[in-house]
Amino acid sequence: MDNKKFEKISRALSDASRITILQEIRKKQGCLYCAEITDMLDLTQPSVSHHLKQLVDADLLIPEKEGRNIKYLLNQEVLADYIACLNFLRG
Amino acid sequence: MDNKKFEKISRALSDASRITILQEIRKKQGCLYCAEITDMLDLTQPSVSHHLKQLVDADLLIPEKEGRNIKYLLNQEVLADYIACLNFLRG
DNA sequence: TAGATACATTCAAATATTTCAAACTAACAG
DNA sequence: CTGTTAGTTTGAAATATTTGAATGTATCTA
Repeated sequence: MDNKKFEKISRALSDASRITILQEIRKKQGCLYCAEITDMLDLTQPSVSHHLKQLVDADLLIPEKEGRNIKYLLNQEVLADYIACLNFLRG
Repeated sequence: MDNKKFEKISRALSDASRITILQEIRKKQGCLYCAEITDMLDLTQPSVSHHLKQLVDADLLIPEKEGRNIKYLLNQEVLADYIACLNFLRG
C-alpha cells in the first residue's frame, strides 16, 4: 500500500459517522444494507450516501447490488493492509 | 480508546506530510528533531510546526524539549491502541 | 545585555469537507 | 406504462484544513 492509499483510508476513518458505520457493520458480522445504515444515523439520506461513497472509494467497504438495495461488506483485506502499514511504523 | 480519539488519530494520519514525518521518525528508530523534519519537508517552518502540533495533539508524537531544540518521539502505546481498535473492526 | 537561533502563534487566503434540498436514475409493483 | 421505492448526483452554504508571511517567545552565545 502506497502513501496516497494510506492517506485516503485514514481520511475515510476520520469522521464520526463513518466510524459508526464500520462499527455497526462489524456488529452485524461484516455486512449491512444501505437502508439500515441510513436509519441508524441522524443524517439525511444523501449525506449517508456521501459517507458510504468515501468508505467505498477508500476500498474499506465493498458494495453489492441486490435489486434496488445495496449491501455493504467490510473489506477485510484492505483493512489488514492498512493495519500492516501501521505496524510497520512501529519499527 | 473512544471514537473521538480514534477520529482524531485518523485525521492526524490523513495528510501526506504527516505520514512522511512518521515514516522518517520510524527510520531513525523512533526519534527525530524538529529541525530535521523541517529540512526534509518542502514546507515553511510554520507549516511544519502546524503538522507536528496535529501529531502531538493526537498523542502520536511525544515532544521533548532539549534547550532550544525539540525532539519528537513516536508514541508506541497510542499507536498500538489505535491498531487494536482497527483489529476489533475486523470482528 | 545584545544578537542570533529554534520553534510557536496569529492572521489571512486558498482549498477541502460536511451537510441538506432538489433533482435524477434504476428497479420493482400493479 | 404509471407510480413507488432505493439510492445517487448536483449545487450551495457552512465549516474546517492547509499554507505562508509576519510576528512572538524562549534559549543560547558572545
